[in-house]
Amino acid sequence: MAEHDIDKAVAPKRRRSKGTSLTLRDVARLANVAPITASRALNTPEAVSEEILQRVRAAVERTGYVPNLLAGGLASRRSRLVAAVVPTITGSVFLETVQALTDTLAASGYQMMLGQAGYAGSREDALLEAIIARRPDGVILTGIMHSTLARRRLVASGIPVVETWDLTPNPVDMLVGFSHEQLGAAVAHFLQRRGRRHVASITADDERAIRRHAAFAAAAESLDIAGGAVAQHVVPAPSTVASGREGLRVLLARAPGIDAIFCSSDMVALGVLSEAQALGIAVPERLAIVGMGDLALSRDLQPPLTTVRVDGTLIGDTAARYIMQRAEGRAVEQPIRDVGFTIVERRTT
Amino acid sequence: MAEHDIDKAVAPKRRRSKGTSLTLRDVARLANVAPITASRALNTPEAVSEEILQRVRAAVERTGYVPNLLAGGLASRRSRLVAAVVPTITGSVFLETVQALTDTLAASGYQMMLGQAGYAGSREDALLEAIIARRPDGVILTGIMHSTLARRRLVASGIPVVETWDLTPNPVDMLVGFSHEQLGAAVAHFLQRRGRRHVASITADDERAIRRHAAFAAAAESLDIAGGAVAQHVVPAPSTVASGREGLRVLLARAPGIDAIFCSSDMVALGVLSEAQALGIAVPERLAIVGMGDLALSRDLQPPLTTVRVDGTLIGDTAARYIMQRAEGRAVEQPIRDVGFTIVERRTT
DNA sequence: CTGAAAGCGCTAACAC
DNA sequence: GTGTTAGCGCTTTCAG
Repeated sequence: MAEHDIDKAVAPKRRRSKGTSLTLRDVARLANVAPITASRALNTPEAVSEEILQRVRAAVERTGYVPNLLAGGLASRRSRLVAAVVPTITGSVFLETVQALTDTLAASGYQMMLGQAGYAGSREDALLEAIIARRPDGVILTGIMHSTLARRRLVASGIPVVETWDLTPNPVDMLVGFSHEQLGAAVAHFLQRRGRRHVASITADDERAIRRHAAFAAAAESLDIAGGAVAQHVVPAPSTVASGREGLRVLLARAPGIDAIFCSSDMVALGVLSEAQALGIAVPERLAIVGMGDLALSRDLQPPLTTVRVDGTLIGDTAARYIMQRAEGRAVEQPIRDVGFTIVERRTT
Repeated sequence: MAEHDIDKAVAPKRRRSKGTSLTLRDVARLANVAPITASRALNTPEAVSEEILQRVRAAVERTGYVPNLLAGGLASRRSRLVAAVVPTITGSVFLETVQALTDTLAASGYQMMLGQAGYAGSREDALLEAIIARRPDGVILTGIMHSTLARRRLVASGIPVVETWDLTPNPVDMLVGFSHEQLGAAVAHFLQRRGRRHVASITADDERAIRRHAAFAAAAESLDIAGGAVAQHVVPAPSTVASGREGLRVLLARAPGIDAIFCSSDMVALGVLSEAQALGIAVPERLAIVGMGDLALSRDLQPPLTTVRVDGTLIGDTAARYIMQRAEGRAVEQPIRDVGFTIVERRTT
């Protein structure tokens, strides 16, 4: 070792070609301090004398220095990066959550990476590998991560994880969500109280929606408001207005007597509503409609839609906070949290 | 130097505390090759013998090794990270673009960071600093980046930039968009051809929307289909169905004779449509409505909405490709690209 | 409160 | 083809 280094002292040093970027060293030199002191001035200003703080800040100002967080992350083992996984971006009910996530994280100096897993779950493994490769300080999953390999890897990586929009008996790590089963049952009871006696459902082909509808159907049947068995129609995810329209027609053909439909999303519900109007079916007199998600426009269209509201902002906010607490070594008080849901009654019931 | 190193050879070596993560070295050791060879096997498999490739892959398999891209990015000066900036996520017309971006990038091993600049532009500077700190291989801007400081920094950073959804005479770097002026004028001509003689507009308070409407108004006035000056109503961004409803009432009060309204988004147009139906105004007979954005539901509601479609997927796709080409040192053939727009005529005109 | 040294985990550059 | 060496730009550790 020593020999080699003597060698080095003699041979001319090689430099990496591109090396012209502005670094902490340049700033430190300008401020007449050691690099580490400049680093402290930027990261823990309270640990540095007022005078040095001024000098470093001036140097940063003068040079337009922007720290390299790749390097910082590598050295500190904290990337200040958080990955969020959604099934798909467009038409997603998770948008509000993603927005809250981004905002809350940004406010504390974290950045969000967004990945799409796809509804089929085909890209989950590859996506997760790409995520882990960045060494994020946390991963937030909206919806289910099906792949067991992916789940195992996540656990093995030791990265804090928050699963959201669901409650499962065995979460990977932390959890902020609500019970889709309770939700489905609550809608059945709600419709029963409103005097409906022949309920049906239209559901997107996605795991959580299906669980909501199973619970809805079970409750409806035990309340005897299903006319025997609940008529159910499955449409492909992601759900659209068009599938709602189609769904109403299918359901009506199969069970003309239905007087209420629970839809797995507001989009579907809007389709049902629109088709009902086109067909001259009075809403809510002859047919009640309940959506899910409480989109902004659901309140503003005619008639305003009764729907189930989930506080996506609260979920995102909480998830972000959980991750940051973990990243900063603090304990998370209530790592499994049920945020519940609300049935927002408007004029379609 | 040599002295110091002799010193070091005597003193016991300090190790960083946490150091238990699985690294390329471990994989290399297992495969009985040098770290750089393992690196090559993973990154440029064609540069390595078949036998070594097998051994390295086996070692990766056995250990579950996931490369650390923070380290890789730092060493290679290529982060394989691309930042996308949107004004806001929820209710954004850019979602389709973001989706395409994510997909196209992921397919080539890039990841997307998403940032929200806010419509007010208040967070732009901070956001941009956070972005540059990650040393992304590219930045994609949807909508305008107002802050000149931010723009200057972006240029200074040397990071490839694609601005989208607009055409400006002096882009920061690359550009994929369309002319809002042409669009506004095209809608005026379209309405004129459809026999409208007294057009008005409702526009969100956002820079591009305002430019569309200015062009619309100018064209309408010169075509003499404005009843003098175009009645115009401004609503706050982001636009909602509620502002559309309100807009129609305001406009009707101010100019009862109007027979067509150009809205700055489909959401607003939907609100106008809904309010018109509530008011008993026949659409399109007495009032024509044109939206902008072609949301999925615009086609499926009753009556289907006439709107202006922009291919957000094409924009996202193209932008992603441009960035990757630059990152890989290839030239971009047509770095300023107009993707145009289409007026989709449906039943509200 | 400030600094010197030693890496974080990887790859570019240069040998052989 | 494969290996050696020297960093990438930062922060941790240890020492004053």
